[in-house]
Amino acid sequence: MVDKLETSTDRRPPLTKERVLRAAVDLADREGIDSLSMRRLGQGLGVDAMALYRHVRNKDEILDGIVEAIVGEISLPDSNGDWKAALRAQVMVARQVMLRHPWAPKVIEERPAVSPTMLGYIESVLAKLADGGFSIDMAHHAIHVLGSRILGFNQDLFEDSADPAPSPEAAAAVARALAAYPHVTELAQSVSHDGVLGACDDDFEFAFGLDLILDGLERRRA
Amino acid sequence: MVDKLETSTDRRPPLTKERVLRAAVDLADREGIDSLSMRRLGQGLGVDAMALYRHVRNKDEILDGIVEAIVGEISLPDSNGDWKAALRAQVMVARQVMLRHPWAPKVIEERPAVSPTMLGYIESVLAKLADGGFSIDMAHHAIHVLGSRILGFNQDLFEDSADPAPSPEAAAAVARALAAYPHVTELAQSVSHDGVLGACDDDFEFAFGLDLILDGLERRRA
DNA sequence: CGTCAATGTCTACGGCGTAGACTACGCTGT
DNA sequence: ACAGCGTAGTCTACGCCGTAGACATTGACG
Repeated sequence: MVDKLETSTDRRPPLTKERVLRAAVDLADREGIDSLSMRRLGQGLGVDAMALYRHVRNKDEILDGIVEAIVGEISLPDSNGDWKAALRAQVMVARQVMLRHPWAPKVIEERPAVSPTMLGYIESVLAKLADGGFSIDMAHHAIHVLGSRILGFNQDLFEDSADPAPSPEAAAAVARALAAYPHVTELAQSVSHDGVLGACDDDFEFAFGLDLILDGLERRRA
Repeated sequence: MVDKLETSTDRRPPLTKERVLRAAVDLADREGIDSLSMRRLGQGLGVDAMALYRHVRNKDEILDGIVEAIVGEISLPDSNGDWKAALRAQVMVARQVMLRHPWAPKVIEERPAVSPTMLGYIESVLAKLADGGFSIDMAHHAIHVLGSRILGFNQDLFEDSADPAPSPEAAAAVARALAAYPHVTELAQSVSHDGVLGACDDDFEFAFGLDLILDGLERRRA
């Protein structure tokens, strides 16, 4: 019977908050944030859903925890002299992390908890701005202007959607609807011309926007 | 018995998609978007939850519908000559609408449906950019850079939270935690000095960011 | 060996979106 | 006038969700 107990219980390590959070991040990465329920998460750990509550106060603590975890993934390279290049590089590092965890923006937005790790990240950004000679007030404004871009994502108004195969009739309907909006039509055509149909280069757009903002900040630094 | 029927049934108009959507907007305005459930909504209309499904395919259609409704609230003033002033004014009009419906950003972000009304709004923005001499490509970039700011909201990384009365111990804990982050500390102190403690002037920050971006776009127009 | 704290299980509650059957009503064609 | 039908609303039920609370198991320590 000892054997039986070992196979059924001792086989898995005894479940920590860390293990729970790691499993939560994995689950969200693999199946999307909406699949992250207490029951599914427990199941993935070979455990009853309620067992999780021994290690975590409630689901919100899990959400805060996984945000904390991935913000912690952002490495903080020590900056060279150029504040703008340093800040740009920092944001790009963050962006790589966020691209690995597509659910992060949504969770971060709806759970604006300031964790130590997040404070550390903000600190590194503010340090770079201070390095560049920005006053506190200007740095404050910079944080606002950059918004969530500081963490490597901008909330585009339209997702790239990636409709795999829009039916001909749907396309026709869209075309008919677009007739009333000449500029929108022109833009849509222009976008579909270069690159894959309907998709725009997110990396380019992100960098474009980031540089525009950084330039604007530099100009207002005075 | 005819009287009885009248009082129980005929007293309320017969429920339209429009009435449903109007009630949904009201409910979300009054009690928050999380309170907008089919049961609560039906209740507010004096009707069973399932009755709503006669007028609406599913809840997503309600969400799309209320977004459509409030985007429709944004008036499109005809622009004078100055593209920048016109675009700025347009965005500010949108902002007023969004401030009336604080739930809108969240819903818009998670349901990126392009409704006719939304197309109309984008069209008006693109028209102003075209007026200003922007090429299609630059206008495209502009849409991306502005992101949701085009509709009058920027997603700030930290909500103003408005903790009504932070306990002394909590404040002390925060202060202790902040010790490791000098720049963050300095910024926090600077912010709490002017204006109410911990709150920053959202209107100012929004305008600051918008103008910065518009200036940057103008400079890159060439 | 007995006790205790820790860890996981089980059951249950109220809420959610919604499928599907049923009811009550007014309109229409004969 | 009356049968038939479409339309609007109700009712019940299903499978999810987060989580409260009682219970079972276990390993450590006196």
